[in-house]
Amino acid sequence: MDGNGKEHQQPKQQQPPSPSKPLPSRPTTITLPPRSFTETFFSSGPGTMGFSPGPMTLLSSFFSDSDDCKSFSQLLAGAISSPNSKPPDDFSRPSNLTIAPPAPMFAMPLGLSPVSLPDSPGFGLFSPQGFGMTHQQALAQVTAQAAQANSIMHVQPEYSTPEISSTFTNNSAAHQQQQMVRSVADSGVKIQELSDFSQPDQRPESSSLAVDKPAKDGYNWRKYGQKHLKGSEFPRSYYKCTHPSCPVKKKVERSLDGQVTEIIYKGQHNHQPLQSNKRGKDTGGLNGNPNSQGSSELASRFQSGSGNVSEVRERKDQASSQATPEHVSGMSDSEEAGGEIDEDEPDPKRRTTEVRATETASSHRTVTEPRIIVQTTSEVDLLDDGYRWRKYGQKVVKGNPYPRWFSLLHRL
DNA sequence: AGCCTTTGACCAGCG
DNA sequence: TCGCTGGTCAAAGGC
Repeated sequence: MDGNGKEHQQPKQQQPPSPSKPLPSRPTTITLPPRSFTETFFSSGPGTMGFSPGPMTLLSSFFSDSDDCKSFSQLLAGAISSPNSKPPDDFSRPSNLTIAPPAPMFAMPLGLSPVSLPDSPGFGLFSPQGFGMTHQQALAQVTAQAAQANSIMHVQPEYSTPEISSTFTNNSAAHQQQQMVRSVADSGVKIQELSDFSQPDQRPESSSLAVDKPAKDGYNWRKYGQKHLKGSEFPRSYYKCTHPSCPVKKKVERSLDGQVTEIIYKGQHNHQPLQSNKRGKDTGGLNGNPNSQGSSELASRFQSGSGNVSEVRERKDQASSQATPEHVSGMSDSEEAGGEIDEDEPDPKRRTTEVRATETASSHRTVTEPRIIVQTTSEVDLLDDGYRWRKYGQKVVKGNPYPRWFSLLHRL
């Protein structure tokens, strides 16, 4: 069939990292917990970012079937805008917080918003110029957002159940969030988002709309396989970009009710995204979306190569109740992220971008502590992020050779 | 007619 | 070496 020849060129590319390999530089991972969406956060921003669904919007596949459904961006929005950030509860938190030295991984307080950031060069993350930023710059911006959130929302030491605003479906906000994620991703920061929605009424209505279709991210995808992975209650579908010679693939996991639980993008598009008027059936999710144009932009970014995006993962995890730090990372940090780096990048120092959105697939889950985790490839990454962090916990994550530090951005 | 999905089989990596 | 597992192939059928 199509791409068969290419297919044979791909296998090696996707091989996981060899365990025998020396530990690659640690990828930066940001885990964004699902948080309540603060409307004001996004309504106050420029809102002209042109956010759009794209390769990074795994959400799109998850929610694209219905505009009413939350997108990854939206999840992210909720994740980063909530003042209810809560640190993992499975480790002790020092009563008197101290500024922690850079750590391979840290948790960020929620409440950051791209649109709430000052329109300064430093926040180029959300501007076109931001695409060229370095990983550290991106990281700094992410953290800056957290800081901003803190300054605005006064991060609360005590965490309460997040509330999802009805405006959570605000496209602009969602896109902004998405852009943030994308930008961060492009900069090489590995981002993970964990979204745990506990409110039954906030469940995406995609259940009934669930269609086994790839995300409307500006590209056409063709499903070439499906498999039920061991240990996973949901089947995983494999998609390829239909564009000739385009090596991009993505894996999509959907729950039984059709909700996307995880999307993993691999590779970079070597072509321009489809034009809105040329998109096929898959464009449905973008229809009527004023920001849909952004998908092309995002897609372009995705395929530009500058983003070093070898894998973007968005996940909606039904196991919200298990969203402990260990679960946040899900896999071994060094193992999974490092592998991606190796496979797509000759330079081991090149960071892999991974975006992972996790959300409980059940609408009856109880709230779990959402969090943002930034896993850096090196301590320097955090040292240079330009912000001060207060460590409130540390934990050795199974499978991860590096201790995970949990820090809160020092209030500005 | 062309493209897509489905699905069982096959392949390769890993323990 | 062998079994397990994830990923891919490719024929068949559908839209």
